[in-house]
Amino acid sequence: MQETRYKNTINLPRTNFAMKANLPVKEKEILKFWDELGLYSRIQEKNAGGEWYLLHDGPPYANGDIHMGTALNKTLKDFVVKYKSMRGYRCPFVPGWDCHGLPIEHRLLRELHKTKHDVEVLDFRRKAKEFALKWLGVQREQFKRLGVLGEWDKPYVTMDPAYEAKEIEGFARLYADGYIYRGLKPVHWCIVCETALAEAELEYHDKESPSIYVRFKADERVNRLFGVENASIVIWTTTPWTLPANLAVAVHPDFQYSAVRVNHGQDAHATSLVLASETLPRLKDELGWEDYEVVATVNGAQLEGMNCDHPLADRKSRVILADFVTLDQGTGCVHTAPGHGQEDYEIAGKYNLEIYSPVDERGRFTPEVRDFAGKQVFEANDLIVQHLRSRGLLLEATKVTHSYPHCWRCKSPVIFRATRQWFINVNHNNLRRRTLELVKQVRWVPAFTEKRFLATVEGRPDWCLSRQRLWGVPIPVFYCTNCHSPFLTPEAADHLVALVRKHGVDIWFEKDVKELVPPGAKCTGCGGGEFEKETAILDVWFDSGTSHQGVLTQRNDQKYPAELYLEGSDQHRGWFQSSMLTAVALTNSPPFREVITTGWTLDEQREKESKSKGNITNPLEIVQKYGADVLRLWVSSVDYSSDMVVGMPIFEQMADAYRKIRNTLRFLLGNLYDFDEEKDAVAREEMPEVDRWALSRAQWLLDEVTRALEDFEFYRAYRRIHTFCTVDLSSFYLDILKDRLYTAGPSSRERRSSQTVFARTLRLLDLMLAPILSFTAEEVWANIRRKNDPQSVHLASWPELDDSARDRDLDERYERLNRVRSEVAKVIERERAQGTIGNSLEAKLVLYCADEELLDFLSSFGRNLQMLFIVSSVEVVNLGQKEPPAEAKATEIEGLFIGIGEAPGRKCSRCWKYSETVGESVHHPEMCGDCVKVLVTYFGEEA
RNA sequence: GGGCUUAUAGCUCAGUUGGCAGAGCAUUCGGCUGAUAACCGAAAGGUCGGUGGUUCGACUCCACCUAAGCCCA
Repeated sequence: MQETRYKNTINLPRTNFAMKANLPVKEKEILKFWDELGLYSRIQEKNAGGEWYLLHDGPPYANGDIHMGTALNKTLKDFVVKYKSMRGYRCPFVPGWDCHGLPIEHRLLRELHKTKHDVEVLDFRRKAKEFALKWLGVQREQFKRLGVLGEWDKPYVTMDPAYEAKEIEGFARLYADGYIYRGLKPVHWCIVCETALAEAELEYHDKESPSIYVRFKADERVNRLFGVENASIVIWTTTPWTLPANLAVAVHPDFQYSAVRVNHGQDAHATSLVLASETLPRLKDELGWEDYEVVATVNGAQLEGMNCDHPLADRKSRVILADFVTLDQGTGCVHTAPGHGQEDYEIAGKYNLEIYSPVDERGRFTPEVRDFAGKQVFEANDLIVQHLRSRGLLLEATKVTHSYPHCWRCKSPVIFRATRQWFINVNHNNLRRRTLELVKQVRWVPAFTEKRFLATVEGRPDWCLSRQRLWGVPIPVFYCTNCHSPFLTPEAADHLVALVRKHGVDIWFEKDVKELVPPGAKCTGCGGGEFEKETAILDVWFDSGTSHQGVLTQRNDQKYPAELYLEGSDQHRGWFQSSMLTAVALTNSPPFREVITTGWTLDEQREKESKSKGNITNPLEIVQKYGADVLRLWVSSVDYSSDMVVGMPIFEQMADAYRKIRNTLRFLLGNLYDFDEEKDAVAREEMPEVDRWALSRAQWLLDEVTRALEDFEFYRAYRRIHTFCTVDLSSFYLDILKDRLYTAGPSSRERRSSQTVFARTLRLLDLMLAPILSFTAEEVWANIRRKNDPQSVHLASWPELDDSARDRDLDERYERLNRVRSEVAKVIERERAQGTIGNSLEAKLVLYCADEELLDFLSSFGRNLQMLFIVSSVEVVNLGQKEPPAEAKATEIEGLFIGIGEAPGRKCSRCWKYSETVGESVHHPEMCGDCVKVLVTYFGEEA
């Protein structure tokens, strides 16, 4: 009967902050709130006078939905931007999109069932633009849904006229400064479609090819080196048709090479065959040698610069050194045709070999090729083999089935064929060396990525800028129709840039060349006045790689250089490098001060996500099911510097972690319903010790979280916050405080003190969580906002560290207490297992101390020990030299024995503690003395 | 095949200059029913990817191997 009356004197938590977050719905309301508030603009206004901290967005490709990688990337950027914004930095975030290029071109051609030859260029480009715009719009909404703040209404787009104009201007400056040249380079070429093919346009299928061993007669110097007569160098190839273009034979400088004399068969005694010594055991079987002898062995390096006779033509083939030579296949002597192979091409530069490719666009040998002119290369294979055999140069001819690139469209095998392409010379003006120097001025996170970036710059070939495609920015070069020399004077460039800025780059395709060159332009070579346009377009990496010019130097809300670039590890060869090279060439400075590299998302077997495996985790699905804050929490929880595992169980776990944090916030909030910090706050000096401890812990937390965010190590911040919520708050501080909050007088100093701690801790937590749990933090903010606070938590300032609240001694004191608490819990648990007690308040503890220091330590907590252990009675006993009583349990703590028994007295029906004072009050016979006092003081009851 | 990187409990992460493998979550069992689709406790869970070496002693240093990832070939 008294139950309900007493119940009314208990101060239970009250809040509208729901336990069940319902984020998928709630977040959309918050997005609307931000939109109506103009949150992004307000943040920019707030920080307009602040120091710059510019994060430059690497543009995702505008096709398809966002995926885990792009979601992770933008979320990490959002953490940085929100945190820096709270610290008062001026850090506008301008998202970008990469719009040109092959993937879109492919998709469209496939949809149209056409090839690049039979579409009308302008019409096709219009369609491509629409396609890119459509996906740009889709991705924009998806990124916004993640809670990413930015200049979404004015992103940078690589197909904007102003952007294209700056890109062309950049090309023209590089051209004028001599970085750009036109040269021959082998590319994948389809002889049916008559076009170059990009890597993405290839399909690999098994193909049967000839496998032949051919000997090249070596010169006298080789004979002398081995001390033999008639030495021949043996090569192996599966493309006999490339032999007419052979210019060299490559050997490895570190391998051993032997001259071998075979004593039987057609070659008996006729010649000494040179091949890598280690290949001999394998080759003697393949070539059927039974009786042979090794005549001499030399180092590969010694062969450099010697010559052989070309097996089909009247010229020499040089012996060169190359590290790419391997021993697992062939002879260790590699047939080299710079016009028909990637490695061959690369090594050709070093030895000044011609990029010789006597094959036309239909795959037929050109007239200069003796005996085979006009023959299609695959058909010529047999002919060439016969020829070699008749000249006695063929050692072996079989067939081999191997994986071989085919045209994705017509399914026919492709060839490597050298064509004229535009390049950036990475060694011009010491570009490579200057880049390597400037790389050192950049802070690379994690540190090892600097080494990696350096290696890619050191090893990279010249940058091939041209693509024979439709959807991109044209290479802005004209050719004189008379002397065919390229034409791009600074005046012509300025003229063109102005046109593009005004009309967009489509003007290149729309207008006649006469309207694109300045009036009266004359060829610098022959003085001719007639020109034609280059038809190739620029590599899309040149588009995005010049964003530091097209964006950073152009917009009022940007500046050069950026403080930070943050992308996946594939960008070491991609955007980081294209940006760095162009920036060094154009401005002699890095476009970024710091570069953060992230790993990739993998499935739960740590394997790459792929459509065919069906192991893809879709971020949009996570957002729909759990909410963006759960996705964001996951992003914060992982060490992004290495690869990250994703999968539904992981998000399930993140949802649990989210709920824990949310419930902690909710509990703090629920106990503040009758608290006004201005009127009710208790000064720290007047607080109970444990409250001061809690304030101290909160400051340590702030310190560590701040440092973690300064270092962009969000997972450290996440772990600290989560552990604080679970260990410091939920299982200790909040648990022991329940009694005080609920049963003390509503406006008593003890209760006000704990509420003061709650209010400060909640505010601190909310601000710290704002960059990560952006939505939930906003929801909390709406509940705790004071009169002078901004409308959004994202407009608030990062909390200042209050060093005076930190108390190392208190921290250690309670750490020690908690070790005792843990022992107490074990004792109680043992008792529980025997069924003697249920609720810990039913217990009375006796702490026997055999150690005086421990005795003093525990005694110093006085009556508070009951509260700290959540039991009804604690007695601290000096054991001295005596043995502990039989019922006392030994503990992990030296000198501490714990006895447990039933608490004396009866259970107070109000505070549930057992007390001998229950029954003393006439009016409240079921209540303890403490509760009676509260009722008398705060609720006007009689004693 | 080459360069770089990763590997500690089911999951996310700690582990200082070598010195008895840790935390949180999840799991199991239990308590509470005044944070209740919550809260508290206890227990169980590891040959530190593998092999070899240096050392009195190795998760830590060295070599090799395996698996995976990015980039290149």
